[in-house]
Amino acid sequence: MNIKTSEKIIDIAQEMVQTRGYHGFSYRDISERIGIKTASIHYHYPAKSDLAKALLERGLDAFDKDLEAIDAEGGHVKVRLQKFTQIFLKTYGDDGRLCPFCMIATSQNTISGEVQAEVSAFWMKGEAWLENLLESGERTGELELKGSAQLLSRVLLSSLEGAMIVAKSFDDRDRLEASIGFILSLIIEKGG
Amino acid sequence: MNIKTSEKIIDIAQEMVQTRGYHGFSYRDISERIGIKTASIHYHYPAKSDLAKALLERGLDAFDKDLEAIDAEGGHVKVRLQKFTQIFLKTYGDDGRLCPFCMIATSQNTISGEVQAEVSAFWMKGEAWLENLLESGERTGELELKGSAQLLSRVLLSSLEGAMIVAKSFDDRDRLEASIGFILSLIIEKGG
DNA sequence: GTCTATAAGATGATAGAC
DNA sequence: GTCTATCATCTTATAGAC
Repeated sequence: MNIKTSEKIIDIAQEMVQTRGYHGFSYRDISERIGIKTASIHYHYPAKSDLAKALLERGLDAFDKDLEAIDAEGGHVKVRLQKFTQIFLKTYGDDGRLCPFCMIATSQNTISGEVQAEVSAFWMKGEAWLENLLESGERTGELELKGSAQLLSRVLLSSLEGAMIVAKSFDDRDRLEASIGFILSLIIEKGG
Repeated sequence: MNIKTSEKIIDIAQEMVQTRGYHGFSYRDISERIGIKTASIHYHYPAKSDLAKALLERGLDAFDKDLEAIDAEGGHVKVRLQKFTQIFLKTYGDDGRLCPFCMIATSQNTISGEVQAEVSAFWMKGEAWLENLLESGERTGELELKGSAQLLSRVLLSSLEGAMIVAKSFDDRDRLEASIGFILSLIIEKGG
């Protein structure tokens, strides 16, 4: 069974958001990659902002599912934390794709409030999930936090985003992996 | 005495790179803000990539001078570290300006190697300066590092970039200040 | 759902007058 | 150095046929 055109469009658009930024690609770029005309893309997503919103909504759903999967698997808090960071490594992939939410965030001043809301929702979801994990880790004694769970969560999430950007500048996935490992070591005090 | 037009152009362009991204503004936007025609801008910067390069070169010079000033002032390593982070707070300003190098970095796949080189130079300069500071801090006993100076430097610099982006999403300078303070606390183990 | 045709406006850029 | 004029191309978007 074939992938729906509307999904194919989002696939390409997402890749382009991740590698070129919101203003770094056009409907024409997508049409050439996918083999249909720009008018057909407008049928699925009338405005570019609709496309951006759809792409971020799908990304947020995927993020939710990734987090739920980690929760479902259980295991030590340390392991769950590491699995969280692996989401970002997976996003980066082999070709240096940055986080779509981070990319759109850098274009904040040029996008609609509706799209901005998707970006904020991503940060809030990630921070809340981390905060909850960190607090439970401290309660069970698996973790000894070096500061408030809230600050730790915020800094962890944003650090991952920053690490991805710099790693990409050097086209160096190893650097990203090393940075992530080190960020984790700064946060995880006590072994499980 | 008046500011040279070529500088005025860079001023506006830099602000727009910081708030809208490399592809988020045009020569027309600059011309309207500055009160000259686009052709005049092309006289000073024939191609947009020339403008980007000039703007980043100027930014790198300013960064160098900021670092030299910190070195010249001397003082405890902890204080110098804090002054380093204040450079990024200053960049963020009152209106949520992101780091121009970080902004261009997110457009890596769409820009020339010459411009990419300016971005890499910025990371390398910042990381090298931090690494040197951290190592000297450890030697003098002012600091007790939680890991290699290199990893610490890389993570510190990229964390600042990430923190700026997320803070901007929430239009929250206080969040940025709190994050930076916390990042420093994670790195600084022992008081001076 | 996809196409052709088309539109209005933006964009990066150049030639040549002043 | 700045202007007018002009350019080819790109960009987002719509109308209507198939």
